[in-house]
Amino acid sequence: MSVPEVRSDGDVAPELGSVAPVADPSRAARRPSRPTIEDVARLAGVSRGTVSRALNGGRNVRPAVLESVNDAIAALGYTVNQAARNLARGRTGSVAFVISERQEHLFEDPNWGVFVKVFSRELRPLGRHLLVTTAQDRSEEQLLGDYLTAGHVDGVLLALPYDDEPLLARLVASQLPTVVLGRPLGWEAAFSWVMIDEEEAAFEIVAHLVRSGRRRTATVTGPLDTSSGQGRLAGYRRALGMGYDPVLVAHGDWSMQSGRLGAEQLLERGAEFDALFVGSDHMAIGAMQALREAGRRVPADVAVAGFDDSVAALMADPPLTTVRNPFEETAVEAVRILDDLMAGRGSGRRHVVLPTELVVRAST
Amino acid sequence: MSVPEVRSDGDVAPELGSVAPVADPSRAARRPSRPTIEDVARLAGVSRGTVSRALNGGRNVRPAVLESVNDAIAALGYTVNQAARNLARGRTGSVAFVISERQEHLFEDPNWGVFVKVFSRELRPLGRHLLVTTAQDRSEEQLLGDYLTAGHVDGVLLALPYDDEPLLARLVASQLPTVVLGRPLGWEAAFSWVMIDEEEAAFEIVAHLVRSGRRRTATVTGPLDTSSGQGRLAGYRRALGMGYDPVLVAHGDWSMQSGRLGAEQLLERGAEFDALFVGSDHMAIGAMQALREAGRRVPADVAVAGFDDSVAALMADPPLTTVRNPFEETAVEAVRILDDLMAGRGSGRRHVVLPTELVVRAST
DNA sequence: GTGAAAGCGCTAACAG
DNA sequence: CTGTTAGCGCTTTCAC
Repeated sequence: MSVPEVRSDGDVAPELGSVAPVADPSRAARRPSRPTIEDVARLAGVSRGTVSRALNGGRNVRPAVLESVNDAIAALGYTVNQAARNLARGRTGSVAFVISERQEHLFEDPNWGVFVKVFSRELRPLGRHLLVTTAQDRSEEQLLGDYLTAGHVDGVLLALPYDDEPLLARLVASQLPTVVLGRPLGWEAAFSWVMIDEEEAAFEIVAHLVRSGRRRTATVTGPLDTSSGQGRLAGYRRALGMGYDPVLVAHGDWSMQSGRLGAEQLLERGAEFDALFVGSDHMAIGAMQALREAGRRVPADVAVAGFDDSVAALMADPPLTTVRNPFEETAVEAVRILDDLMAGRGSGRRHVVLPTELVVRAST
Repeated sequence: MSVPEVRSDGDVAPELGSVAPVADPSRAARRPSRPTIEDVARLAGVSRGTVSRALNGGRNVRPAVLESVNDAIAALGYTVNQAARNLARGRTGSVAFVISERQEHLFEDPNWGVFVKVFSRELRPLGRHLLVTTAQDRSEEQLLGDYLTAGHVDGVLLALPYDDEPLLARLVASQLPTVVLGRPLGWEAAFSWVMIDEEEAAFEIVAHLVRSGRRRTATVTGPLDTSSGQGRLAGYRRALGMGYDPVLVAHGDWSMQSGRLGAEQLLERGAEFDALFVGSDHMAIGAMQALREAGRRVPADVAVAGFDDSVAALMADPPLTTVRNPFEETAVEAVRILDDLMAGRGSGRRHVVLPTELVVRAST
């Protein structure tokens, strides 16, 4: 195949007419200085203040003046300097979506995409922009904490797949408006959050397995340092009651791979089961692969149920029975709360529990 | 299941001792004003300049003084105001990763996670932070352009699954340091970029199919308004030479779902084939599902090959034969180039073509 | 409606 | 090593 090929084309002229002069070589790091509001004012023959007003909705500016200002802006290719605006306004217009998922599996779960999509959509009419930030280990988390508390953003939407004490502590100390997606274990009173009743939802789906005649239901849980992982396991236990047997329990970390490993473990330890409740659709797909490789048919030999009703559930073969996790509603609600928080509306933390729904498909 | 439940807990005291006073209710939107460098200076009994130096590496500050400044910082819970720092420094320390993928499939492809991971890792020692930004439609793209050119970031890493003229034009006009991942069709000379030889790689894998005895190889391409989609189709054509037959060609949009649809189309139109080259691993998984549902065995009846060697390739059943797309190397190289650009080092645009590698697995 | 002027909080010369 | 002093570019009273 092709050999690595590196070349430099020298100073090719940009294809668009670029107004700005070549940067002063002595301080090449600095962009050729952009036009400022002052330049616009001069060209339009008005004052700085007027340009600023024109920039911000044009209230109290005569239409004719507004137009000449806009002309000057276009002529100069002016864009506001955000740093200056932020400093003057005391806010940034940005909101961070914090994903503190671990290294190996970042973004593997397609649900993140849903959140990003809905957040962007909901934030836009509010005049705010979404930034996605990640912390893949402790040191990045430290950096991320610095970033957030340094005033880069006006608010935080926090996805918390794992417990994350230090970040939570910094967030409450900084008084940055924050909404947690899911239950912040041990910090319930300190934050606003939007969650589902994980325990009840898991109970329902395992009950469905039992009702449909399965005798022994195993499970691959999510990580137990997560409220979701814990809650779903609790629901499983409650549904099985006296029938609960530790030999039927394996643990995963939400990744597809870990779902596969969990199912393999169950098989290897000789656990007998005709149903399997997996803590997430994503893990369930991995688990189904392991079952298939071991010669178990789904659902004939083993019924498999997932959790989340993510896009993955439909792509599974056979399609997964699962619990609908209302991601979209969660995201919408979270933005609404965050907006109130940032605006100083309402008082105190807000807590929302959204309903879930059993979705029965061919895998059970 | 649980009924939606919304409650407000009133003003619960934060769990951490919070120093800041309650915000002035008349302008509740404003955070309780944070301590400034001035406050720190006063408490530490030094000047603002000294505090600033202490903040920025502590060069030219006596250890004793440095310590007392740090004490004051801790006592006050001071954190720098980024807006002020950015304004004074003329830079932000942030780099944007721009993903201009379309609505429905955002993040569905796990490869994005790889890029985010490697970018973060590579940027950190450079003292820069990664922001992930998305544009899911034209209007968001407009907003994103505003965001980027407003000086929120010092540089841009641009993933360009689709052609995106307006954004590209604004980027070159703004002279923002930018590195494109993949080939920016029609803008090759205006940007620095890191890519692979898509055409050659596709040629190799289709050649492999042919060499292994397959008589008729069909394809599901990526979107043809993409350099990758085009290039991979071109490689397919070249490998088939005179054997190229339009009836064997269907089109997808990189999504798993579209891979499934593409294969279904081929089947429905009665195309006969014993091999299928799919434009990405992700689509290939969808295509394999369609084949299986139609009763075709993989690889017995149809050999299936993907492209990218993404994590999905190994999770497929059977594991996919594919082409290794050097995502990690691409990301590392892109950051290296961007860093040079932002620092004003080197001259002109930089172009890198990375090698690929055929990966043969059980699907062919 | 519009101009003038006072900051927003920090960095980076520049003296000493 | 440290204090002083200009700004960085924009918003926002406050007069007019």
